[in-house]
Amino acid sequence: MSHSNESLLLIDGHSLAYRAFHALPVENFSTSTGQTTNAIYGFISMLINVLRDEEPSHVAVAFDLGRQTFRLEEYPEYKAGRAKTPPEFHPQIDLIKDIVTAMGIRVVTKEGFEADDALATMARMGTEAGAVVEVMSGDKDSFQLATDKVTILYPKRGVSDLNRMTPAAVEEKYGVSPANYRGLAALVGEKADNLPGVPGVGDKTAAKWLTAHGDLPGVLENAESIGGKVGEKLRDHITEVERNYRLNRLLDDVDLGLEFDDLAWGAGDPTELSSLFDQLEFQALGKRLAAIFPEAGTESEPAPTRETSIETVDIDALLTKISDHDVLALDSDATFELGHGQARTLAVSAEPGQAWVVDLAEAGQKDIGKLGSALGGHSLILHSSKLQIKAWESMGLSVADIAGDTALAAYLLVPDARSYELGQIAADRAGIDLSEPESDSGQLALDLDSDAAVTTHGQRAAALLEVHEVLAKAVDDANMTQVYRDIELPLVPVLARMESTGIAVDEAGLTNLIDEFTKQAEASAQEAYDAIGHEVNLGSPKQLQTVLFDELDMPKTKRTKTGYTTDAEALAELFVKTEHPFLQHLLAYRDSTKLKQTVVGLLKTVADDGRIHTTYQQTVAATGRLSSLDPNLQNIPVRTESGRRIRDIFIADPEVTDGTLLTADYSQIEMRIMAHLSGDAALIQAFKDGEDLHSYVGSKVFGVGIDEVDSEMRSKVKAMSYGLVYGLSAYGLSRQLAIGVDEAKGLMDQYFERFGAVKDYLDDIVEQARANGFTETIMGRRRYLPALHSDRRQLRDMAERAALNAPIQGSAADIMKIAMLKVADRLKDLHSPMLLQVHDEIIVDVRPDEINEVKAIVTEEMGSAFELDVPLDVNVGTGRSWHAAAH
DNA sequence: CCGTTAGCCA
DNA sequence: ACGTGGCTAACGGG
Ligand SMILES: Nc1ccn([C@H]2C[C@H](O)[C@@H](COP(=O)(O)OP(=O)(O)OP(=O)(O)O)O2)c(=O)n1
Ligand SMILES: [Mg+2]
Ligand SMILES: [Mn+2]
Repeated sequence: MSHSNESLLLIDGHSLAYRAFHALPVENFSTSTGQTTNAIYGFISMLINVLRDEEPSHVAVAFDLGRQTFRLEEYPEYKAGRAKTPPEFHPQIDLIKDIVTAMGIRVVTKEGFEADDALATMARMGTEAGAVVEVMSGDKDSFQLATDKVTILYPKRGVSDLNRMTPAAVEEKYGVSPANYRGLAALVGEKADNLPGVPGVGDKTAAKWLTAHGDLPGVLENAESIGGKVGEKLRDHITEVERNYRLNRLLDDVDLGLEFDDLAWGAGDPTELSSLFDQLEFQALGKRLAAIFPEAGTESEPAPTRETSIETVDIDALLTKISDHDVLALDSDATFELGHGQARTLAVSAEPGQAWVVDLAEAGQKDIGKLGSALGGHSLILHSSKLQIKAWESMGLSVADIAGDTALAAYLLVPDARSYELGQIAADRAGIDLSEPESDSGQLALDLDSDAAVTTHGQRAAALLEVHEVLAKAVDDANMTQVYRDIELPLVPVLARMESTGIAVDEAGLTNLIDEFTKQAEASAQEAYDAIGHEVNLGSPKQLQTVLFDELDMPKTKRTKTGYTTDAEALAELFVKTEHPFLQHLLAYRDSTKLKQTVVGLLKTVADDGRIHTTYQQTVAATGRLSSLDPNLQNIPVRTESGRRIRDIFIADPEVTDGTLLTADYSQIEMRIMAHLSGDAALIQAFKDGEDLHSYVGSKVFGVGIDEVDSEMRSKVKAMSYGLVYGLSAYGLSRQLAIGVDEAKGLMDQYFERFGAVKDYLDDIVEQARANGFTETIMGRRRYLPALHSDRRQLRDMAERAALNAPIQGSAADIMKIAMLKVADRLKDLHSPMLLQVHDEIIVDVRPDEINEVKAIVTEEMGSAFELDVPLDVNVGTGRSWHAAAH
């Protein structure tokens, strides 16, 4: 095999990216999501230029891997004393590797060696294969590699101009041959590597000695004969020089596990490359690249609106048509309210731009059943799949598995977006226009109009495959495929089942509570009126301000946008100052009306099966938590006695004799995650010893024994602890605990002193987030925080606090979701359905004969959902009601 | 109808 | 301006 016309370009990725990083201002290079791109831009720009100019047949980019090199082992101070690499740098290296790979260029790394050693090895391989070799490196040590076959391309300043260092050029610049360059560097020393040489010896002197004595060993042998002060210095520093000489030799025999032919410049992955450039918002660079790399388009052009083929068919025909397709996209006019779902127009697409539509309302149950079985053999792509499958289930169409959900995928990519409507996603991500056609009357066509429904859902289904492909690719690029496929998608049917099951309530109990709370509210209102001598709308903060600050002349409270606050905290403070009875009655009125409103709200949502069916939102909370609405069952009162009476009306299925509710709540969940992520030794040990941190901190704060911390105190301390780790200020703490700012400051200092690594970890999260543009949970779920780079202080501070919280709250959400999947799986063949999730708690309706088994399942599966450096502990209780179970 | 205020939960 | 993440209800200006 002959390689006579071949040329090999070898690049030191690390040193050049590092130069680019310092040459280009960070502030000018960041994307809208906050990803810093200066090193990427500078490096890729330089790479494109050199590829254009040199037109190599073979290319490789080498990166350092790991810190431990043989050099560091010999000399622990190697490269010590360097300014710490800014956190914005390393994440860019990973992206550079991705781009380089997508350009068809081999990325080479080798554990324990520096990029330079890999370059030296490949240069030797290239020479032996008969190729012309060029080595681009920002490290002068590479000069030793120059031969008549190997040229070093050394960037002058910044990253734009390259010096071509041939043997002659090295000779001219340093007065020594490339072979002697090592000796020269050893004598002079290399500050960047923390390798001091002989003091007072520069390039000139070193070159003179090397020329006189042939090479460095020659110089050292003849050290005695060198006169003057410098000669003396040389003799004093022989050990250092010898060490430098050993360390600056580049190894050309590293086992890289590749051959010369593996370095051939390949076709790469133009689609991936475009997507990376889009992601990094490199436009001009994309065009420059296109000149030498024609396949890589610069923009993902919106697809031209093409005709969609929509065909109305009956179920039999549909079954025939879908039979030879694996993947199907479906959409329908699904609705679900108060425990009842409906879907009439169902569209099925097997190829982009095409859909068949069936009318489920006209189909017989038998056909629908056949369709359900048939769909079980396909991978199904949906949008907002939970709503869809619930509605279909109501129509007798059962779907057990979801292979893709465009809303969920879009959520993972941008978890704090305002909405994930298919029309918006399709337009943004795939350039597909799904805007509704207007009817004659000029109004948007309604789904009732069945022709319009056919078109609408036909088009949506026809777009789904394409939209999903783009989203799934982006999810994969962000390393979130596991979160997507192993957590979010399988969770959909689990949540759907929980919602459809609902939780039983004691309706009579609810009505009684309303009566009671209404009477209390009326009494308090009357007393409040009596205290000021007239009636006023106690629910109107505006009218209250008139009473408090104009009529009663009370001191002004904290400002709000529209006036002065009348919140409970402010009213309590005013009461301390004025002791005016109106305030007490107003506070009591607020309490009673709030409780009453809560119960009224719940009663309104009781379905005709006597149960409440909440809806879990899987794409709302930016951290990865679920939320619950219509009604929200994640904020049922618990902190006051009256509140717990509301919890008491959530009961086990009354149709099951002696049924029991079981609640399982993770113990101190986010504190455990904090211990794990921060690695704080004291915190980890505390959890391993089974300590209760909230009680421990409570005992310190209230100055009592751990066992004397009652549940009310513990609950206060819980709020304080989480407040502190998530960015509560001394001022905020002083208000929360109604103490002085100084006292609050003292508590804060004590807290963070006790858990030292926590503070460091929190600082680190923010720094990492600033560099990466996002935070990450233990499962790799991301939250992008571009506001970390905002020049508006308030926005920036808010983003910093969100960055503190997101990895921890989000990791807790990951763990709970995994636990739910495992619990649901093991409850599958039992008769004890999971009903609710309250962030770190699940509620199960247990059939009496299954109680021990369910307890064991929940404890095991929640406890083993994810292995942290601390144990996961779960508090489990049972009882006739939610309240009783939690006791 | 929507922004604001208040208050409930994790 | 000074824990984060949610949802609901009432008020009142438009
Ligand atoms: N004021 C609060 C209360 C809770 N949480 C978060 C952190 C908690 O870990 C999680 C679950 O709330 P819990 O009330 O269950 O609190 P813990 O799990 O920490 O404590 P416990 O052992 O009482 O369950 O919600 C929070 O951020 N701020
Ligand atoms: Mg809890
Ligand atoms: Mn808990």
